[in-house]
Amino acid sequence: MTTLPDCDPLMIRTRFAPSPTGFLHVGGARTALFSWAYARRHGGRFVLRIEDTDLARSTPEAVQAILDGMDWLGLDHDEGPFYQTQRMPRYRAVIDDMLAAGSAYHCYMAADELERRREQQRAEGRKPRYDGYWRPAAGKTLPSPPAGVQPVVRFRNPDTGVVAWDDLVKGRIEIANSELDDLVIARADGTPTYNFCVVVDDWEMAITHVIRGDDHVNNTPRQINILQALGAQVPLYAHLSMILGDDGQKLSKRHGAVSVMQYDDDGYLPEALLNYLGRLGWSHGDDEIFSLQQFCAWFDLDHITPSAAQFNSEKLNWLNAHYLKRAETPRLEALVRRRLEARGVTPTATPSLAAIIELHQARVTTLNELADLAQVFYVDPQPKAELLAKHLTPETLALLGDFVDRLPDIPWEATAIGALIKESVARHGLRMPRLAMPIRVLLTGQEQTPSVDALMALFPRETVLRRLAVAA
RNA sequence: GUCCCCAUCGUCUAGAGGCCCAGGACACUACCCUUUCACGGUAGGUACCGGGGUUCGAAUCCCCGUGGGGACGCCA
Repeated sequence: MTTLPDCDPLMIRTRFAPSPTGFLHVGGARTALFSWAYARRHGGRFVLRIEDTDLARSTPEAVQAILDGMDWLGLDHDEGPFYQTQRMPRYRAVIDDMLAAGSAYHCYMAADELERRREQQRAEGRKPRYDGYWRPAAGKTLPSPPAGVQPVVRFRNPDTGVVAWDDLVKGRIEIANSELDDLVIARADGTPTYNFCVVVDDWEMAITHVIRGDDHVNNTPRQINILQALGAQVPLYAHLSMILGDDGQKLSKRHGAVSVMQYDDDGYLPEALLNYLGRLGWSHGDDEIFSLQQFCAWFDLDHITPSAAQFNSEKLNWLNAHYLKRAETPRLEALVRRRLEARGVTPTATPSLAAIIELHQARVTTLNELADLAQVFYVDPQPKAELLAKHLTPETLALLGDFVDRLPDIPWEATAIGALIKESVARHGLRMPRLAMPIRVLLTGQEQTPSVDALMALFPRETVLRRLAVAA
C-alpha cells in the first residue's frame, strides 16, 4: 500500500482524480489545470490519483495516456500518482469499521430484484431508490439472509434533514436526505465502489479543495454524508461546468472528445491550449493572453463561470498563431524538424530551417502548416497546371526568361535579388506581380508566399535556377 | 417522472443596484499597410431568454415560466 504523507493542516491540497478508461481530453485537462493552478497559487500541493477501481475498463495504456497529456501540458503533481487498486486493504478496514459502528450494513437483495423494483418506481413516476429492505432499524426484524448469497455493503444514509454545502463555483446547494438512498459502498465481491473510495481518499489525502466536473454535483451530498459518518473533515467543493463541443453538443467519445495529445499531433503549442482552456469559463477582466505563470498568479475560484462553455477552435487557432509568432526559433526548429522527419523529409543545411521558420512563423496557425511550408524548400514542388497556365503567359515568360538570365550575375542576397526584380519588371513595362507570381508558383507551387526576394535568398542559387528553368 | 444545476453579442466573457441606451476577445465586414496571401493597424455591426415583482433606479435581487444540461448503477 502506498504511504500517505503527513501534512500541514493549513496547507491547501487539491487533486486530480481521473479514471484511466481513455485518454486525457480537454474537459479533463481543464479540470486538472484549474486544480493544479489553485494549489500553485496558494503554495499548496497537487495530488494525482488514479481511480482505477473499475477493473474491467481501466488500462495501463490509459494511465500512461493521462500522464503523457499532463506532462505535455506541464501540469506536474507533487504527490502520487496514487492508485486506488493499491489501497484496497485500507478501504476494507474502513468498511469494517463502519459495519461495526452501524453506519453501514449488509444487503442481500439480488441485482435483478433491485432492478425490478426500480422499474416499478419509475413506472409510478417516482425517483428510483433502494427502499431500505435490509436496513436495520430499531424494532425492525430483518429477514434471515438467504443462503449462498454474498451481500453488498450499503451506507446508512441519514433519512431526514438536508445536506448542504457552499459550492465555490455554484453557491449554496442543498439536497434533502429523503432524495438520497443507501448507496452500495462495497460490491458482492468485496470491492469498494467509486463514491466510497473517493471519500476515503479525499479524507486520508487531506484534500482541502475538491475541484472537479459538474457531473459530480449529485455525488457530493452522498460523499458528505459518508465523510460525516466517518467523522472526517468535509473539504470545500468547486464544481466546474462542462465543456461543450464546437457545435454546442456534449463532448463524447464518438463526438469531438479528442485527446489533448491530438492537439500536439495537429501542431498546437501546449501554452496555446493551456491559455485557451484557462480562459474558457474563467476570466481575469479583459485579459486574453497570459502565460501559465501569470495564470497561476491570477487564478481564483471567484471568477469561474457556472454555466457550460462551448469550445471554439477558431479562438484556439488565434492563440496558437499568437504563440507561434513569438516562439523562439530553436524551439520551433526542433518541433518542425520532428514533423518533417516523420514525413520522410530530411532538412538539409543549406536552405536553413531556422531561416525558413523565421520567414514563415508569423503566417501560420499551426506547426503542421509551418512544416508544410518548410517542406517545399527541401522537396521540389509540382505546381498545378492551372496555376502555371494562369501565371505563365507569353508576356511573363519573356520577362521571366530575361530575369533568369541575369540571376547568375548578382550577389545572392535578398536586396540584390529585389533590385534585379524591380529592374527587370521596369524594363518590360510591367507591374511587380507579373514577375513575382510566376516565381512563387515555380518555386513553391503556391500563390501565397512571403516576399519573393526574401524567399529566393533562402534557397541555394542553383535550386532557384533549376526550378525556374522548368518553364523556359 | 423526480431531484439538482445553468441562462449577457454566432462563440468565450466583463458586469457583484446607478460608472452600462452594456465593455473586451475570437469570428465577420470595410479601409490602411503591401510584390501575392498572411501578419500588423484603424473603423464598424451584432447580446442582457420571457413575464411578474422589490426599488427613486435592475443585466445585476426575488418569484413563475421557457429553454439547455446533469443525476437517479453492485460505472467512474
